[in-house]
Amino acid sequence: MIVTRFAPSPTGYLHIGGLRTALLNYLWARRNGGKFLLRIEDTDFSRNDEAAALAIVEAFKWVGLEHDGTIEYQSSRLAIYQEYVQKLLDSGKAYKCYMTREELDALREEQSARKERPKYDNRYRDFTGTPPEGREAVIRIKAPLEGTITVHDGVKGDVVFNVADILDDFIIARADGTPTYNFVVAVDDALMGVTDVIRGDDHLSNTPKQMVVYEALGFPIPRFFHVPMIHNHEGKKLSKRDGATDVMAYKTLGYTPEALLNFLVRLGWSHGDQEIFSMKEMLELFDPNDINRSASVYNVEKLDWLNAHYIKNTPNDKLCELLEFHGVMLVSHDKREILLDALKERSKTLVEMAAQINEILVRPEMFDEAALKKGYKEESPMILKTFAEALRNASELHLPSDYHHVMEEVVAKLEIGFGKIGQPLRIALMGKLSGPGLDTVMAIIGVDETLARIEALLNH
RNA sequence: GGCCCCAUCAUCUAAUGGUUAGGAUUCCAGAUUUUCAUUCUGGCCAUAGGGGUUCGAAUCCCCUUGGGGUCACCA
Repeated sequence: MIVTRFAPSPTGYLHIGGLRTALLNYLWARRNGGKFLLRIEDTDFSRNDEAAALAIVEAFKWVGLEHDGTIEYQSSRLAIYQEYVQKLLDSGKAYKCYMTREELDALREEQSARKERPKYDNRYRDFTGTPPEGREAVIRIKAPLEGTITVHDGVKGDVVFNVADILDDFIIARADGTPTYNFVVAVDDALMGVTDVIRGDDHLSNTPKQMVVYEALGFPIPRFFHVPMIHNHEGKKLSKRDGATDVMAYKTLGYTPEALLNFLVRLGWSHGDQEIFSMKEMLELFDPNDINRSASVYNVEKLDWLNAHYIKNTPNDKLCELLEFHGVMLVSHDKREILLDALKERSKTLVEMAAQINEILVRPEMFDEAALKKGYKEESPMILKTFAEALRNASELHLPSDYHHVMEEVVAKLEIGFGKIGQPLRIALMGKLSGPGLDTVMAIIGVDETLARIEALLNH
């Protein structure tokens, strides 16, 4: 059985990069009928908060991811960690170190002055004497002193680290007894039965340390997949400064979960020439062994394109529901279908769509100056009046085509081009020169409102 | 700085050692649309550089350059 996990630290929201790793873990677990676990890494429990976990679950819910089992909080597993620290102490694989912070700092300074790598000098590694008075000990693990550690990574291949270059007897429990990150990660992953660790490649250099813990405790080492980071346009790790990094912000901005997930899964992974992936397809096709080795840049244009695609292909009922979040209530609108059909083709985001709906539904308060200059000519009032008259005389105006017939009649009668009536009419209806087809707009707002808007322009 | 990772169009990516280096997004042009958008068609744009290996290299090896990550009693 494949067991994966997502293990964020509690920042208060779900980061877009975090969502990607969560998605990949989710896909891989689900594809194999395995489990996808959620763990909150709050060993720095001064700032532990369940609100942070809730924020993550909320974001999961929005995009449709679901974790298995209960959420594990590291802050509530302290007793477990202490137990395993003790095991290592008992077996002689870890030891107490009485060095003070000051001594440590001094040592590091000396070493860097000598241009050596700062590392612990193992002074208490085999200490058997009497501990110095009044000092709280930290617990250090006995790391190998020489040789190499090889991480067999499903993305990067075999990565060989020279122990002398990267390791020392690192601290697994602080002076106050709380365990440190690399220790708890290994313990938790092992205890939770995690078989496949899919995480950002910023963790690659931590992996040898975690492997030291696995080995000391006799735990089987999981499969690792270190996926490349998502970068911003400067080629740096994505951070808060790069605009929307909170997943829920994408909801506010009018993106659909389908578009967001589709976008994220294509960063560093592909399946031939395919661009559009439904959740079902992702579940069938995703394999972490196929992930690219290189970092990718986060570019919004493709997200926009995907989002437009998904909006176009969303059923109107669903669209109607989504639009409510953006302040547009259409449930009871009788021309809803015409309206949504017309606008879903031309919206990149739900926010944009909501705005366009309002532009149609709400009578324009003013007429764009440039538009008037360009499209409202001397003969325009006469044409509009003729058209208004034709509308009043027409009967059974319901569909866009009904209105189109009236426009055709007027154009034929006055022997003018479509543009002569189109431009002023568009200004009357929309207040500007762009927008959906006029026949569609009129069908949506109805004859009375159409006449009222024409009147408003004639009187302005 | 030590260690590790990475390198195909601007961007996301494809290419059993043999393709005219393919697709998508962006951009540009044309068509469609009374307008804008959509849609359709077409176009521009890439194997970082240098050495090898090979009949043949984007692909394998080495070097250079560039970029990123990581080096805590943070996670």
